[in-house]
Amino acid sequence: MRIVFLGTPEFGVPSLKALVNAGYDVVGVFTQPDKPKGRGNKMQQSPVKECALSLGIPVYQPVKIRIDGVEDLRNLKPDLCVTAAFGQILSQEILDIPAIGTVNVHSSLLPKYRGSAPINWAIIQGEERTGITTMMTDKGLDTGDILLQKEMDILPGETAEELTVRMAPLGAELLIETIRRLENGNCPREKQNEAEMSYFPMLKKEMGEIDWRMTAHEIVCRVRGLTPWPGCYMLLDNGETLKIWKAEEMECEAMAPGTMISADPKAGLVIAAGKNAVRIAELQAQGGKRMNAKDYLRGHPLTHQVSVKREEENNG
RNA sequence: CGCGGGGUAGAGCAGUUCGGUAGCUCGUCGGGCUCAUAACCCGGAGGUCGAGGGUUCAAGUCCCUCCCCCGCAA
Repeated sequence: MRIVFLGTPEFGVPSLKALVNAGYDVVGVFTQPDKPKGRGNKMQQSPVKECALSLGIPVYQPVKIRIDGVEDLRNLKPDLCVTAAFGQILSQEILDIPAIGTVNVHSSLLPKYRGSAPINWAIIQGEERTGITTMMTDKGLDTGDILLQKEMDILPGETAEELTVRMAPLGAELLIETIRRLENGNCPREKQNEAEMSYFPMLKKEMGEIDWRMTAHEIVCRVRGLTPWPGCYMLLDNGETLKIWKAEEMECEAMAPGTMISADPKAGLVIAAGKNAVRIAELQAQGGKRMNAKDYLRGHPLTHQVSVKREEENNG
C-alpha cells in the first residue's frame, strides 16, 4: 500500500516511524516549509522533515498544498494519505486523490476539542481525561467520521509538553491499528455527534497573560496547558514580565486578586487569585533562564506588585 | 550579518560607568543557643571572575577575537 504522510511537529514523528516499521510503503512526506527561527533567524526544518530525511523518504514542502502541492501529491499515486498535525487545510481536490481516503490522527476524543491545539485546550479546561481519535478527514475542520478512539488519563500537574510526549506514541499505535482494520474491512466508522462537539482556536501569545481574578485552579491549568508554548506570564507594575513555568494551587482565605502574599526565598512566591492562591514554583525573567522561584528571589528582591490584568485601565 | 540581555564560589545576584585586597543572600562544613526547629549567634571551607590575546606598575573592570546561555521578533 502506497502511503503519503503529512505532518509537521514532534507529535507526528512516532506515527511516521510506525508506518515505516509496520512495513508500509511511505512514498512521500509533506511538511511545512523550513522557516527562519530563533536567534540569528536560522532556517529550521520541522521534526517530521528531519525524520523523513533520515528514513530516506522524499520530502515535499508546499507553502499551500491545496495550491502548489496538488501535482506532487497526485504523481505519488497514494492509496492512502495520513495526516498528523500537518498544519494546513486540505481541499476537496486533495482529499479526492488517495483511493482509500485520508486518515487523520487527532489528539482529543472527538467531537470534543476540535481545532489545532486539542492537547493544550484539554488541560486548560481542567480535563482529567483525554485520548486519541483516528478519523476519515473530510472538508470540514476535524469533522470527519470517527474510526477508532483510545482514552487516556491526564496526570495531575501534567503539562501540555509532557502529555504530548505520552500521546504521540499512542497516536502511532492507534494509527497502525486503524490502517490494519481498514485493510481488513472491519474498521468501525461513525459520524460525529454534532450536538456534543466543541471547537477551540489556535493558541495565541496573549492567552498566556495571567488574569489574577481567575481562580487559582484555572490559572494553574492555564500554566500547564500553555507550557512550553506560548507560556504564561505575569505583569509586574514596573512593566517587567515574569514567565511562569510551574505553579500550584494553595488554599487561602479570600483577598484581593494579585496580592503578593509572600515573595521571599524562604516562603516562596505566593500570589492571591480570584479564589485561593497560586504558588509559583519555577519562573523565568526576561533575558534570564528558567529557575526555581526561591532561587530567583535570592538575587532579585521582589518589591513590585503584580498587575491584575494589563487592559484593566483601558476598557474600564 | 533581525533586535536585545547575560556568563563572578554548589544556587541566585552585586561589583565593570571612573582599573588598585573578591562581595551579598543562601547552601555546605564545624561549634554554640534551644524541649525543639526551616529560627538565632559564632567560625571555616569553597573563585582559572566563560576562553584566548592585548594595554598597564596593576585588569572581574579598558581594547580585540572566539565560545556558550537566554529574552523578543518571526
